[in-house]
Parts: sequence; C-alpha cells; structure tokens
Amino acid sequence: MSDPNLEKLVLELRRGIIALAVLGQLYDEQYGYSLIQLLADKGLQVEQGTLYPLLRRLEEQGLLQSDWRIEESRPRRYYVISPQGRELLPQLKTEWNALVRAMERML
Amino acid sequence: MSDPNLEKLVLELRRGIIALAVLGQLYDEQYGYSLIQLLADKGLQVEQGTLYPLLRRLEEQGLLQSDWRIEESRPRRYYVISPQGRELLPQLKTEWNALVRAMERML
DNA sequence: GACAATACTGTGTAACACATAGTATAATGC
DNA sequence: GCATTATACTATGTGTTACACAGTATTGTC
Repeated sequence: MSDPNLEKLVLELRRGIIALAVLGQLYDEQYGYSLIQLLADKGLQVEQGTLYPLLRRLEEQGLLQSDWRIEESRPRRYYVISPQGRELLPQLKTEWNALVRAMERML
Repeated sequence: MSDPNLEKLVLELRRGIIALAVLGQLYDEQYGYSLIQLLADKGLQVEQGTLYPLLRRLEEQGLLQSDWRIEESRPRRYYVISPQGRELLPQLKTEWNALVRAMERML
C-alpha cells in the first residue's frame, strides 16, 4: 500500500471509526497504552498522537470518565465509558450500521 | 438526533466514506447533481458543498475524469472513474471491508 | 548498565465536511 | 406570462481531527 492516494483515502476512512471503536471498547476500563494494544489486536492500528488527544476530547464531551492512578507500578490514567457515553453509543452504532448497509448497496 | 456530540461523531464517521461511495458509483458516468440524488437514494445524504469539491479533488488526484457538456438542456460536468481509479478502488474496498470486520469484532 | 518497552504530554500541519452565499438557467404551475 | 421551484455549479470560510514529530520519564530485561 504505497500509493499515496490510497493511503490518504484509507486515512479518511479510519478517521471517524476510531472514536466509535474506542467508545465500544471502554465498557471495561483501560488506560491509553493498553487500549492501543487492544485495538491493534482487533485489527485497528492507532497512533499515540491520535489516541491520547481523542481520549481527552471524548472525556471533555462527557462520553468518558477517567481517573489517574499512581498506586500501580506506573502512573496511569484509566478511562471508562460514562453514563452519557452509554446512552450515546447505541445510537452511534445504529448510524454506523446504516452507513455499512448503505455502502453494501453501493459497492 | 439532536445531540451535538452524536452529530459530530456521525459527521466524522461519514467523512471518509463519501469518497469511497463516490468512486463506487462512478463506473457509470454522472454529473454532480445527479450523483447527489443517486447517493441520497441509496441512503447517503451529501451536501453540494461537500460533493463538488470532492469531485474536483478526486479528479486532481487522477481517480476521476470529467468533461463539460453544453449540448444538453443544461451545461453539466460529467464525471467517470479513471483507469487509475479502477485500479485503486478494489484496494480501497478491501481496506473498507477490513475496517468493517474489525468493527464487528469490537461492537 | 545499556536497551527496549511502557506511558504519557505537547505542538504543528494538512485534509476535509459543511455552512453559507452566490450565479444562472430550465421547467412547472397558475 | 410570470412567479416559483428545481436544476447545476462556483466560491469562501470555519471547525474538527488524525497524524507527524518531539520530548519526558519510569520500568523491566538481558
């Protein structure tokens, strides 16, 4: 995949999906670094420079909650989906599924 | 869907998808306005202010070809996928399918 | 004790959807 | 025949965001 056009288009494809994936994975709490690995395991590579700001944005929007823990071997900020996030996620999934179905009709 | 958080996330979800949809629909030539209607029929609302610049970008990138026709009742710019676009589209579809499968594992 | 892995922060850039506005012609209804 | 709607495109500006790149600091591991 060295075609720069293809890379740009794939980049844009992944763009909005990352937020959906993150919200979907945070029913169980995770810290940034572990979430990157979890997403990678499931087939979605996300850069640190993408994920950390995204987590902060989603928390600002009230969709995530976090707490900073220093008792463990390393200090970590744990994130989990908030009540507001739990309310929003099913609606977002519905929109996602509608998009997937629309694309099935088109490709 | 009045939640501004949801709207913002859905906006980002749709973002990259539009280019894929456009490329997929242009095996048969279309002009901008007809393409907007075609996409809407298949469940994807795209604004004029989104589609027209997108068509120009995709042409600049060599993925589309166009010609301006004035013989018809109205002047129209017809777009069709280029050979380079035909080469790229299956790869983009593959990436899209991989993303869809990754999301299935996560939601 | 070097090196990789872990875990996070911060700044800058480019791309892009959409809002908004504008131009102009063709078809339709009354 | 005249207003209204549909058609078809152009142009500018804004806000959001993924990623590149750089940096900090701690904790295993060989």
